[in-house]
Amino acid sequence: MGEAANDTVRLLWGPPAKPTRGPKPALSLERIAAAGVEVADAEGLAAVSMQKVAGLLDFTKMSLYRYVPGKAELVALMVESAVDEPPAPADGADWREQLTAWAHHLAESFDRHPWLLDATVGPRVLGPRELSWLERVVAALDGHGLTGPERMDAAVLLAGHVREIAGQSRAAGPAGSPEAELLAALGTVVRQHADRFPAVAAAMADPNGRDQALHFGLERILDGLAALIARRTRHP
Amino acid sequence: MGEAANDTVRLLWGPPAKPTRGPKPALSLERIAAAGVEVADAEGLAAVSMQKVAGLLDFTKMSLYRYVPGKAELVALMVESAVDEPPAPADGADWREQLTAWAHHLAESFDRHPWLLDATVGPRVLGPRELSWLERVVAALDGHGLTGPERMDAAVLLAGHVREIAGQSRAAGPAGSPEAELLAALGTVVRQHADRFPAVAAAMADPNGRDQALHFGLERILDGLAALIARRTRHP
DNA sequence: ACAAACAGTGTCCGCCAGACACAGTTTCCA
DNA sequence: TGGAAACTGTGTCTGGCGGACACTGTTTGT
Repeated sequence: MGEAANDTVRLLWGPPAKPTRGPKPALSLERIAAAGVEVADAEGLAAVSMQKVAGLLDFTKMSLYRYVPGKAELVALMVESAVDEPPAPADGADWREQLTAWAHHLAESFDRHPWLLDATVGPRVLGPRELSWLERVVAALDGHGLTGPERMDAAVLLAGHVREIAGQSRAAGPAGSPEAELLAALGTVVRQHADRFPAVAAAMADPNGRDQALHFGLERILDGLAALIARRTRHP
Repeated sequence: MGEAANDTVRLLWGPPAKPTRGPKPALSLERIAAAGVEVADAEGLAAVSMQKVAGLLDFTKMSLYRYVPGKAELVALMVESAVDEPPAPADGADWREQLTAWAHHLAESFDRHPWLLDATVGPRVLGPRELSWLERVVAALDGHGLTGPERMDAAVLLAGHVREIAGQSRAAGPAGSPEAELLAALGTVVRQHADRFPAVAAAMADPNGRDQALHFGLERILDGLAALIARRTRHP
């Protein structure tokens, strides 16, 4: 079994190891994760280094290694610390209303902590909080004729859309930011080469807000799911 | 105007600068990008450093800076070099067939160069090849009653889904790989905590293949788009 | 009392991106 | 024809990164 995977699982899921001898630890996983989140919120995930996190706590960077095996595990803890509990399903809400609320709450999480986009790419072990988000979606789709894999695929589809839109929205950025300049540069390029990209140039004429884009894709996905559910419940 | 944005635009779109004096350059942007792609294909994007790329070409790392302002621009060139031309729309194919083929071709690109997932996150300037992929989708949706922003949103929705599935598929990895261990560890965790995550545990009982997941989300999205198009063309 | 276990630190290594000064080469122009 | 200018590739240096390791001091069970 892989060591890294085991370490991460123990940190995220395992019991808070209880040694007895030696001095009491002055730090805790919670404080370390919170400090990491603070750095990432302020300067982005790339700015999170052992030095900076330790400095924020008035410790040396090597002391952090007494609590965390490496930076990857620190980031995993930061994610679990930054992610909220998923919203409780409203009373009497059907699956569509539940998924809509879920998607908007998830989008707000990404909005509060944009670095979550960078921290949650690639293969990794999900923590309890993250997994409970997944649980909500799958549970909301229970009992509508979808198979297990289909429910998981639907959850991935939904989460993926929110992720993508969050990335787009981050790309816009505040006015005057480097992100906004990139977007402006891209617009200029498209306009200059409008002959080669007529459809994009035409479609980009009046840009869309983030909320519009999130809403548009969400409605398409939910319409598609509704069509499948209708077929399945008609022919059970 | 931002310097970085300008540099990238010039490299990706600008004319191949034509100086006259001094020694002829021994390298070219094409060779450098190709070397970078070679490293990324073999060891991932994280392994791409100026040292390694230059070493592969038997040059020192500093010589690369004569061609490329920095690593970010090198990665942008690598992306443009690795991305294929988008598939030509088949004769007589309707929008749904065109988008289906497009999505599968895009998925194959991500499959050939998994590091494209890491290289195409966040705000950045698109190159000509990448933009022509976008062009295909938007053009395929022309003339079906969708507004410009809606066509762009649909393209983002589609591309986002393919991206997400590509990430999932990479997370699976070959048997025995660290990625597979992570996935196995996650499965173990879910099974151990099945009481807290009953829906996920049940849905994960028999896992789904990547092709299934790609197909599932794609059909949902296309069904959703079809519903919108039907509404728009009925009430024009 | 003493040894084991543990916490925090300082030092070291290798790797990274990039700034800068330098030597060698080519070309334009006076 | 002889600079001078422009350009290429290189060596050196800095600051930062993740992490290994040895060390000191502290706490606790035997």
